[in-house]
Amino acid sequence: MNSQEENILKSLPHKTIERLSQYRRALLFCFDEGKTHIFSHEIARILHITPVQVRRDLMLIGYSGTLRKGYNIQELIDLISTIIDSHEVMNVAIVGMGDLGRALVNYVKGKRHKLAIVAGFDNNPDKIGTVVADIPCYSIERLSKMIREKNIQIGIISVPRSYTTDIAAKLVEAGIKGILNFTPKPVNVPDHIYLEEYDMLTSLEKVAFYVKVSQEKEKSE
Amino acid sequence: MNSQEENILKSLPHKTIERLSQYRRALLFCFDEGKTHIFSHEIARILHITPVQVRRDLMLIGYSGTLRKGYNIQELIDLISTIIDSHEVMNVAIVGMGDLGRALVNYVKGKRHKLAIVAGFDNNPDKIGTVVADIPCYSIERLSKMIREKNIQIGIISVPRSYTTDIAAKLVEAGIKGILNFTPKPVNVPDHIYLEEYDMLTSLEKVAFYVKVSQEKEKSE
DNA sequence: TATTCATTGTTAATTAAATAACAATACAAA
DNA sequence: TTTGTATTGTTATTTAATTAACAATGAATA
Ligand SMILES: NC(=O)c1ccc[n+]([C@@H]2O[C@H](COP(=O)([O-])OP(=O)(O)OC[C@H]3O[C@@H](n4cnc5c(N)ncnc54)[C@H](O)[C@@H]3O)[C@@H](O)[C@H]2O)c1
Ligand SMILES: NC(=O)c1ccc[n+]([C@@H]2O[C@H](COP(=O)([O-])OP(=O)(O)OC[C@H]3O[C@@H](n4cnc5c(N)ncnc54)[C@H](O)[C@@H]3O)[C@@H](O)[C@H]2O)c1
Repeated sequence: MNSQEENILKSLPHKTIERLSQYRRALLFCFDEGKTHIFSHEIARILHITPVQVRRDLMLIGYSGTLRKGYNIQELIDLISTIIDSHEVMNVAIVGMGDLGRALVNYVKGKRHKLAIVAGFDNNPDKIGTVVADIPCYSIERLSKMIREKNIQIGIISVPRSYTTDIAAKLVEAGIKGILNFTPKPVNVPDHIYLEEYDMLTSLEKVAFYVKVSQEKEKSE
Repeated sequence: MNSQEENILKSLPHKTIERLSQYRRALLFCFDEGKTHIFSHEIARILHITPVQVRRDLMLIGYSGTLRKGYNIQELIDLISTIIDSHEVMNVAIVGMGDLGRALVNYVKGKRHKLAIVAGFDNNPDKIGTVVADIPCYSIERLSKMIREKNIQIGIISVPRSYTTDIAAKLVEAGIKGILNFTPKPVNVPDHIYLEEYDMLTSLEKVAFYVKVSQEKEKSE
């Protein structure tokens, strides 16, 4: 990849990156259903956004459709993949193989060529040695060694809240490059590590808030 | 609630609503640790945002701290609660009691006074009749009836992808007011229903993308 | 062949969100 | 008492994201 292409990548808005992932997911399903082409307004409708937004994003990544047929699904999937996927497979570990850990492993399994969960870690002897969706679960003791051996670059944290800080520190120490934290305890990591946190309670409370507001509006009308 | 207060609620930026949920979560933990007051820069540090952002959000909801002690944690928790929580308890149902469903039920249980998951639904006879974190799992057949009976206003979807559309339709038909969809299949709902969708693959792909970009930067240096 | 039409691609404008700037304050220390 | 300092609260500015506007296109149709 030359430095011009690199600059395109770095200049893409964060929100566009998120949508590219969503576009690809939607396109893959359309492709499976036998569709070959798709219009911007069709993509927009699936994802609850505007057609202009779709076209603008595709403009940013330099993709052109055809005037009467729209976008070639296969081509667009491939282009998005060259942009958001890494060149080599990116290996992922998940720490905490409880309910959430299992859900994630099962969900991600086989979905993406360039993204592979290759190891789970837990401290519960009942979990250690088990296999979920072909992914072996190792003792947390082996975390650092395995991360280096298997060239794991991303760590997902799904342990109980009280262990979050400790696990994050272990991942950082082991040389991880990115962390996805699903526990309700925010973590602090050095700047060179990309961190993403998500808590479903915030989503749920957001839904509850807007439901409440719309109800109060109704009442007052 | 008078219409002036109502207008404040409606004018709050969406991002502020999300952060209010995060502030409260962080504040609750600080409170549990015995802290009584907190500065804007402390909140900011926990949540990886700027102190100005925190102060601005608190200004929007009309809360004032004191100059030398910062914000009273208890007071702030209470104020945020009056803003984002509903007056009466808001009841929630979760459809699909698999790994993800269980993780969510366990996580939400007892966390919020005004938000209660009161029912799970599934179509698997092995799941029907079971109880997870005190929440009974009912047959999907009874969805509509139970939603009305128990005054359930929010539905969480965590069934396999192929059933998403069907479940969403059932929830809408039963008169649900808000939907939180965790499946990778986006749903369409009428305008008066508040919809929130989240897919962890997008978060993971985002992490992978920024890890890739930072690696390419390193290489080219 | 000329016209209509739906669609794309792109620039311009708008809106939303975040940040900077700074006055006001109140306490601590000199 | 005065000065210095850390912090809040708020307005102004900047940046990011979205939406609007519209020319260009090219296939379908008259
Ligand atoms: N972000 C979200 O949307 C969301 C949703 C649900 C749950 N959660 C959070 O995710 C986490 C996991 O939830 P869950 O329902 O899977 O819990 P769980 O108890 O089912 O699983 C936790 C797992 O972590 C393991 N573990 C505990 N300490 C460990 C350690 N020191 N090292 C390695 N493994 C350890 C346990 O043995 C267990 O297998 C919790 O923090 C929970 O609050 C987040
Ligand atoms: N958004 C995310 O972050 C995320 C993460 C993991 C999984 N997922 C998705 O969440 C969903 C659930 O994942 P999981 O790992 O819990 O799967 P799972 O198979 O463990 O659970 C699905 C449950 O739904 C039940 N079910 C199936 N059809 C049903 C129907 N018609 N009515 C009611 N119940 C029905 C099944 O019996 C099962 O109990 C899947 O769509 C998965 O792709 C999302």
